[in-house]
Amino acid sequence: MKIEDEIKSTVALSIAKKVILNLAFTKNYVGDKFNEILKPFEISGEQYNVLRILRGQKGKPINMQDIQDRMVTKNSNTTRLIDKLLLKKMVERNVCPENRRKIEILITQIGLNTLAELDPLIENHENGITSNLTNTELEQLNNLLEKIREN
Amino acid sequence: MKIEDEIKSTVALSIAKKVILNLAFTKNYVGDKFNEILKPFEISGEQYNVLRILRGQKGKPINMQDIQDRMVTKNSNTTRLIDKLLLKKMVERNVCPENRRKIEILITQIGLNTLAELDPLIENHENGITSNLTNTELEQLNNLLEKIREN
DNA sequence: TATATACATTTGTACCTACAAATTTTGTAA
DNA sequence: TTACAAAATTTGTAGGTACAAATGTATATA
Repeated sequence: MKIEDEIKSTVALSIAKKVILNLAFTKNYVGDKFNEILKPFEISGEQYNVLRILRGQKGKPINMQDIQDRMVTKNSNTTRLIDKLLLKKMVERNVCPENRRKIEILITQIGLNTLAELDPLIENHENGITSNLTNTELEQLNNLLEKIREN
Repeated sequence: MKIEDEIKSTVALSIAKKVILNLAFTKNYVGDKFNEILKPFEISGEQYNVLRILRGQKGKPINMQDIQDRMVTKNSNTTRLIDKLLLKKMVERNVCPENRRKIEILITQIGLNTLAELDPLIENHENGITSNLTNTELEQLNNLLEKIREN
């Protein structure tokens, strides 16, 4: 659906405005489908992202700030996201012995199992949602998106 | 910056995953700059969107549901957004006399003045943020984003 | 008319983001 | 050593989103 129809605009929009609106619409479109998958597992999108980061550590603990740096949303509140994951026993939290200001986070077996269950569903979602585009188009889209952030 | 570097990924990502991550990153990037502009005016991005919709009505009132339909975020809570705008006297709210279930919203002069002040700043932002891309690339990006939502 | 049903909006709750201030721990300089 | 500044995290507060339930109004139908 064209972006003018999505917002029921009566006037013509500049191409800059269209791209920016389309970016938001498409991101929401993708995000909504993503949340549908996570819903039965009772974790949010950002909680999932944190779990992914923790799994990527392969057993090595990671502190709050380093988690924050790797997140999609930079101002997300890692403390409170971790709190939610702790309640579900999906992560473990320990004070770093070398520097007691730091907190070290580890993913638990429960967290790993949840991700393992999700893996095929997420991959399916990712492939499905991009299936309208050829590989060349996906590469193109990827480059154009990265180019916008080059400032 | 490449998306793998943004999230400091150590493993290669599928092109589908990269596109989806890039979509979120780029949307946040654009949105953050947008919020910086709005900040001195003490209105949020969604409040701005509502004001834009109301101005587009050119004096014709619009009800809650129709506002909702035109918003970027479909599950946003229009009642509470309008409440905030009412406090700033940027909108007016009246029960529809023909159908008392409906609520009619109008933008006030204060709302219009705020938008008029913002117009050049927003346009500047939109043109600046897309200035890395040629017009052809912007059209391409626009088409690719719309194509993803074709399902 | 009474009652059920649909419609339009509001309210409640849980989670998330943005940003500033507070807290705890560490490092450093007089 | 004491005082001060920096670092790492937590807490507080004001928006927002997502979704379900509640409220009030209109409409249909027996």
